[in-house]
Amino acid sequence: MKKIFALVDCNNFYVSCERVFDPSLEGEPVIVMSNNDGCVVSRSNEVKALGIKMGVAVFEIAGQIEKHNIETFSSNYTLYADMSSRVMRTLWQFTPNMEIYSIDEAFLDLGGIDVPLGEYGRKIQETVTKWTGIPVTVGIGSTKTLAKVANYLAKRSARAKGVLDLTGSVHLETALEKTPVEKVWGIGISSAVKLKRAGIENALSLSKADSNWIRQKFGVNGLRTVYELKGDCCYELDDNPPVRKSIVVSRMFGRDVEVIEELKQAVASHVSRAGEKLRQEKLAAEVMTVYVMSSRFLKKNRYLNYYIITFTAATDDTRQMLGAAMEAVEKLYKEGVKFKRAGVVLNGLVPKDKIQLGLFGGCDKGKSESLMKVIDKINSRFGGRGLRWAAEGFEQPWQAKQNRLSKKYTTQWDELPQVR
DNA sequence: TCTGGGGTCCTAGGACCC
DNA sequence: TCTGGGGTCCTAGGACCC
Repeated sequence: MKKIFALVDCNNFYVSCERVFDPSLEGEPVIVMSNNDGCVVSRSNEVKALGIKMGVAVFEIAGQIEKHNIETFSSNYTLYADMSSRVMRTLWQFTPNMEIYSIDEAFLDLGGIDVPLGEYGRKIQETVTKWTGIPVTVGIGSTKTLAKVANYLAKRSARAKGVLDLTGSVHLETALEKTPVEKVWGIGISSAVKLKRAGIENALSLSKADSNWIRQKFGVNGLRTVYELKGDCCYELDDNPPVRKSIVVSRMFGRDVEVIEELKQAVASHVSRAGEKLRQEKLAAEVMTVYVMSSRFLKKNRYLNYYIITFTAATDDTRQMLGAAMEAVEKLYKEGVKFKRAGVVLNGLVPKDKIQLGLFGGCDKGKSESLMKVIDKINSRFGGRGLRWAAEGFEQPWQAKQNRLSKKYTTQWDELPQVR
């Protein structure tokens, strides 16, 4: 049977989430900022029309924000994650096989659907918007890469109104021709530069490029992209994503950190968060890397240092990770450095129930487990950081900026939206 | 003054071995 | 006049994604 993929993508997802709970933002220019209120990570169409690019620093567009009265929001990840799961739950109505590809995108297997695909796509679009308030675009193609192309064009075509089916379409070549090569899934900035230098400007000419040359210049993934554009499926729907390989918690500081006590607090709170994620997914880590760095924009005296800890047995015990991390900071700290970021990476992740016991220790396993369980339960019940480790500090003056944070409308009893 | 966070995979090159 | 070759494993860095 011929394969059919739909890519459903939420429009301006973070901005759309904010609009659901504040409809007065409809039609107004809105941006959502990254952590530390640093960069633009989501823009409404009105903001895109002003020529404000994805990822620019907020301070660089301060003038435009003022001039055009742009509403700004800090990232409210709790809200977005909850809205995402509502969207995904809705999408499950339309297919037995779905791959949740990111917080705002999913690939749906539409093989075997016996109504016209365009109509079906429209139905998906209308239902998601009606049930969740989030507007979405649906692109349909015979490979994932072509579904992406369809989605890209559906967003830009007035006639498509957010739904485009390219399967068996006589317009496929025209569609590929209208797609700039840098918009093709898998072609990033550096490949795009190389391709254009070779005269390949759009998806159509990429699909006709010489395989040997592509393989040599862009590796196996480049070749797969070309095949996919031709309609040869290289990427299957992955509806059972593999267990992840790493957990990263890293943040910039709201201001420079120069004393070791504050650096330790920041690392401790990252470790604490990483431990929560670990236990949430029923994993344990064999290796932990702690790193600290100055601003990466410094011209000189840039500083980056990391320290790798290998545990004698995989662990999910925050206390054990904290102890090791605090020693690491002692080794990484350097007087006179203006630290701007710290991070914790967990690797060697194994399912919790398959931990290889170390030769030493491990005798209070039961105690550790119940302690972690209680802490996680209290924190999830009261929405966040009700219980903190002493090492995380109390004032936390280094915390990232979040000056424009909206409420946790859907996950926090005392922040529910009110109807008057 | 101010510049995100969290992932995956591939490749090239060095170390080492026979 | 002369330089081996090929395999494996590891790691750092690059590229890409959202």
